[in-house]
Amino acid sequence: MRLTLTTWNINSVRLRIELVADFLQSVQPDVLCLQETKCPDDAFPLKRLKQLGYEHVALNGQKGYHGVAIVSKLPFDATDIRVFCDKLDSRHISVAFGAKAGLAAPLIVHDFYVPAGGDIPDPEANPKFAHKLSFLDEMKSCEPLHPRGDARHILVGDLNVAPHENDVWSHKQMLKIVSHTPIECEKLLAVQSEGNWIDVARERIPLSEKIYTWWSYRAADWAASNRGRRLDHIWVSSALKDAVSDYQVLRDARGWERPSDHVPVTVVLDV
DNA sequence: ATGGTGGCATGGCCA
Repeated sequence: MRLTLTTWNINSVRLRIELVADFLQSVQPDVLCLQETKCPDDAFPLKRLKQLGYEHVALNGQKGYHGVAIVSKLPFDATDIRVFCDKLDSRHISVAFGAKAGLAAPLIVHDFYVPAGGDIPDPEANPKFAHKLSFLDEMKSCEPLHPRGDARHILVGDLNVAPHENDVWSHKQMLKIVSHTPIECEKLLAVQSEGNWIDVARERIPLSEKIYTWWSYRAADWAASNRGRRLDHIWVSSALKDAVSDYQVLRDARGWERPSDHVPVTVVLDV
């Protein structure tokens, strides 16, 4: 079975529900993982998604900030929410696909919204940066994020770190900018290696090539200046390494009317 | 070096 999965930081799902609808109609992913929904669960635009054939939705939202959701054509066998750093922020949700989705073996999808970390890259001076670093440390020690053997797991989301030199427009100019400081890059890569995760983007596109998934709203002309960062990630467990058949960053979406500052990132797998 | 834009608890946060 061919499974198409997209991750997208939507920056308000209610404001951009028609962008989501257009995307779903054109790309038709089986599963869409959203971040920054900024929407309480009882206000989530379920009806519009059901009209489009996405009848299964797992929600972890809150008013105004953060919020993650998994929207799916396929039913879930189970859903779970984890709390990090003892904060009630809505930053994680996971679902398990299995028999109900017609799969012989389970497939777990984790959807994350890692804290952005504020502006000052010093955990002493900036509690938001301290929170980000602690969050990454907890992800590293989180047992459910350590798929072993033939376990089939996918971890996606806005991880708010661009870990490699060509994940940002200028490595040198970004070294003291939160999202590309050495400490957080090391911590994100430690999460990755602790769980034996495979970074799908860098499995397919060499480290020498630039990849971005986010462009600031503050640029006068985002496309001309092209000062992007790769903040949105798709990782798969080693059992799924050879299952990946495609990976796409939909850069065009940054140029849509009233866009999110992040674009959809899509993977296709044989499951 | 600074400030630039966008969203929502619409006014001060957060990104």
